Amino acid sequence: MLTNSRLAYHHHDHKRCISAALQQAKVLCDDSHARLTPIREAVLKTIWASHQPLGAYDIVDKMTLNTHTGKRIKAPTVYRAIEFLLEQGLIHRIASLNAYIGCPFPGNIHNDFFLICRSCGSAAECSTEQLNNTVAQTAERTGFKVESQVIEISGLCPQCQNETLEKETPQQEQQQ
Amino acid sequence: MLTNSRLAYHHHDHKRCISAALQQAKVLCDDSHARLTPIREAVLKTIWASHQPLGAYDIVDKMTLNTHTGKRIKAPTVYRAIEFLLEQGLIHRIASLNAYIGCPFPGNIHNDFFLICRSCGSAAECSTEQLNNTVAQTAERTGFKVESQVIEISGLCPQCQNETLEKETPQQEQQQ
DNA sequence: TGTAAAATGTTATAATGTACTAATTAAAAA
DNA sequence: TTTTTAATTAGTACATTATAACATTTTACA
Repeated sequence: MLTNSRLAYHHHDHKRCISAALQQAKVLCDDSHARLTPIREAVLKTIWASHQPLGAYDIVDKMTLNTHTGKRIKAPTVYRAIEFLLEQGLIHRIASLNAYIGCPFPGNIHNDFFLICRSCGSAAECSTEQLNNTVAQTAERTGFKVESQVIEISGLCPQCQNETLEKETPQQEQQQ
Repeated sequence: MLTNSRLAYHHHDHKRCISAALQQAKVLCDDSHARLTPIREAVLKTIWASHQPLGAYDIVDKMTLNTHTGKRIKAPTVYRAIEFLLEQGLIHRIASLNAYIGCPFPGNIHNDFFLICRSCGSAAECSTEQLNNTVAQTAERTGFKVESQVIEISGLCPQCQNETLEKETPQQEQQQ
């Protein structure tokens, strides 16, 4: 199974995620003669600031803060960058949250799904042949021809399950 | 597999869908001591007017037309009815479309998914143990605890596949 | 360098959804 | 039945998400 679930929910050196994402983005855009302009790169960076899907207006706000000039980056600019990044497969849209998240496997053709933790808000991307096959087979049984899929699972990530447990039985040590 | 895909995409006596849905709704609400008020019933009826997911403001418009008085039913009223119907499991929300559709199997506990035709706009609801199991198993492999799932498949329904075929090779008879 | 295409800036507005308060209606208690 | 309480609906305003339209700037490249 292709997934970033380990990273998504656990403490880690997130700078590496960001720099890896930017590096991959540059390579991919270079290959496809797509222009990763400063604004598009800044939006990608902002989205990759965490593993939590980010709303478009959250991106607007964070980017405005980051321009020391205080100059306001407007919604249409951000939406245009989002459109570009979606087209390039560098980010995904989480329909159930109206939010956007960085793709950890850009360039791979993958029908993906998301595991979204309702407690910490982090989302991991996964892709398995098995699930994709099951989806395709199930749809085919009704004669339906699949073109795209939105699969967004909500629940508790491993970390937050531990923390919930910890709260319920506080005398117990947290188990790694 | 539990599904209404036959009905959803094919010509049929849709009045029966509507009356069946209303009948089921009345029984279920009666059982659970929930009040299916005239407004809630009217919203449910409006949603069940087709097998295509309907936006909240489409519902507002259609309902305003239906009150011969021309009195405008306002968005909050419709949203409150939608909230009620969602709670009772009588309708579902399609996140990828910001739209609402009637549930053909209310009362059954089912993790469902939707097959949404991008051509005719109709959506069928399905539920299979196999897909639910695959989802649960796949999530569990990462330690994730599933609580709810949004699965919305987009593509071409059987009818629209035929019609596309027909257009491409118009000399050929349509095959049932 | 000049020119067309692409990208960004700017304003306004569409589309979806909710908070809050008042008025009304239904249900339960007296 | 009348009173009281709770649930529902009405109405206004507003929050959030997204896009249309047009002006300006930047980039690619002939």
